[in-house]
Amino acid sequence: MSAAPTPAEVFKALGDQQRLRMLAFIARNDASCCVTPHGVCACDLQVMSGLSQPTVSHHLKILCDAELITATKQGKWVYYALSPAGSNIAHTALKQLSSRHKEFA
Amino acid sequence: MSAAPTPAEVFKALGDQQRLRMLAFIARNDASCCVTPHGVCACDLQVMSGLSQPTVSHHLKILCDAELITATKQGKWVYYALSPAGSNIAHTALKQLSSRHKEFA
DNA sequence: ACAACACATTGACAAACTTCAATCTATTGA
DNA sequence: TCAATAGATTGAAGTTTGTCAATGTGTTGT
Repeated sequence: MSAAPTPAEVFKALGDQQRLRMLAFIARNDASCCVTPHGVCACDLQVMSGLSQPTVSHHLKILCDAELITATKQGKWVYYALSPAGSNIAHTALKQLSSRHKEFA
Repeated sequence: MSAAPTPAEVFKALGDQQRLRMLAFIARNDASCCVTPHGVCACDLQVMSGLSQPTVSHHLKILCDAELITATKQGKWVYYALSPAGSNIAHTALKQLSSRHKEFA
């Protein structure tokens, strides 16, 4: 579970409308209930998305596995924040593509 | 059908190992059978990927719909080449996410 | 006209994905 | 200790995706 994500895995994690909305929300960091300097809690994402709690948890796991976000548990809450790792992989893959060289995966 | 692709659609098109390999091959533009300055033909991608012809055609359609590649028909052949449009959408979406946080990227 | 070729489309099927209800785990507060 | 809360996990239903065999469409060469 802790293996580095492949470019395809990162892009697949980004290839869902709900997860893109969650990422944008986490990036904005303007939650209303549990926001801290450390990130946004899952309950805010549940309210924002209108999805059920298990579905939100599922999407957050996919984003975590793709290393697009990080999860930090503090007491009852888990705070999510953007992680540079995943999007760096995506950026690199796109750059290699447009530069017309290199192996892609 | 021919509407501009959404970021989620572009990322979804990028979220498959076979399609990433095809994109890399098209980007390298070093086909062996039908290569021209205009691009790479589908038969080269079929040999490279080891997939069936209908499957290759299916993946190429997805990449075209995402505007990641262009298709140019010349006689019997259809030449595929990289298109900047799709990857620009992906780049922009990633940049909008990362620009929210200084420590990001 | 006819056969061969390049590619697209259709139909079918298994695997993967999205989603929610029910349940489980861990933490907090009384 | 007990009840409430935040979140993860499991199980199941419905949808989407990846793949190939069969077939269709358009082009080239004989």
